[in-house]
Amino acid sequence: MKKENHTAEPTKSELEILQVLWENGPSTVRFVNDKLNEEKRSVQYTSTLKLMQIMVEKALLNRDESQMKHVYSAAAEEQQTKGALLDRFVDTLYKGSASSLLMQLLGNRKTSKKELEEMRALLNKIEKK
Amino acid sequence: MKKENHTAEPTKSELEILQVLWENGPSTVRFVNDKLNEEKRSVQYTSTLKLMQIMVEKALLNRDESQMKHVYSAAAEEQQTKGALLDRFVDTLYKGSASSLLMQLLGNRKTSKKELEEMRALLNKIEKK
DNA sequence: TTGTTCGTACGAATATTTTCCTACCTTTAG
DNA sequence: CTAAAGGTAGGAAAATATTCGTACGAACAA
Repeated sequence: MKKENHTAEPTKSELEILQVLWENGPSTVRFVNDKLNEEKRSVQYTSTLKLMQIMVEKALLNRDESQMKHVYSAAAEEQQTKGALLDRFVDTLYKGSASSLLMQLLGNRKTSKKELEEMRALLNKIEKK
Repeated sequence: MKKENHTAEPTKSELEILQVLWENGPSTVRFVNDKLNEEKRSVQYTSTLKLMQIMVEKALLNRDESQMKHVYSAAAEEQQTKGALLDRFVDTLYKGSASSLLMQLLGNRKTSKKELEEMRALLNKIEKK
């Protein structure tokens, strides 16, 4: 039997669905599917439906069946889920070192002055606490 | 036919192999397999062999066949590959905003004073340029 | 009432990733 | 020379992730 791990990680496609739900709140399959087709990739309605059903089984989504058009919502907060993904990412690639990751990030892409200031402000805020 | 995309992204398992090679330099399958079993997970020799062969096809690895024990090495630099992964990560989850990612990172885990200082130094260095 | 539209359920086909079995060759210890 | 150890190649199986066809019920317009 498959364990219903509370840390079940969303797959790539599942993440796309989660993002639609985080951004737009509880939604029907129709709505999510339309968004995916608009913003991401071409996919059949029943494919999206199926995936969202699976995600309910995995407890990634909640489903309100009180209406004929079921309404789905993300089971976990955006911050929490993304945070877990980020943690795993930094652990895997940067041995858990936030500064290593930041160094890579700053070196890689041209970061705007505004972004840099925001980051500096963040550091200040944290360090004061 | 499958395109040999120069941006072919390593899968999870492939990434583990790359990490061994980045850390230890060009190595035989035997060496990589031993490392994986020590540090990661139990896996048969031929499984690692097969995966590394596939990675050569995908141009993720180079292979020196001049000896009977072939010697494999990562085709791309660690920084470059990780950078590409990081870019995709921040684009996907944080709409490309480095400061959003940093905010999450700082909020998520208790970051040491040392790390914070390193990050501040990084920002200074970048901003001076 | 009837047929068209829109919804869910579910099995199965595909695609991808991962694992390992088998065959066979080379090296080496005895 | 022979057997054991250790190497590569390649196909197939297994596990996972993704897509979609088909069946069928409910809502609704004509």
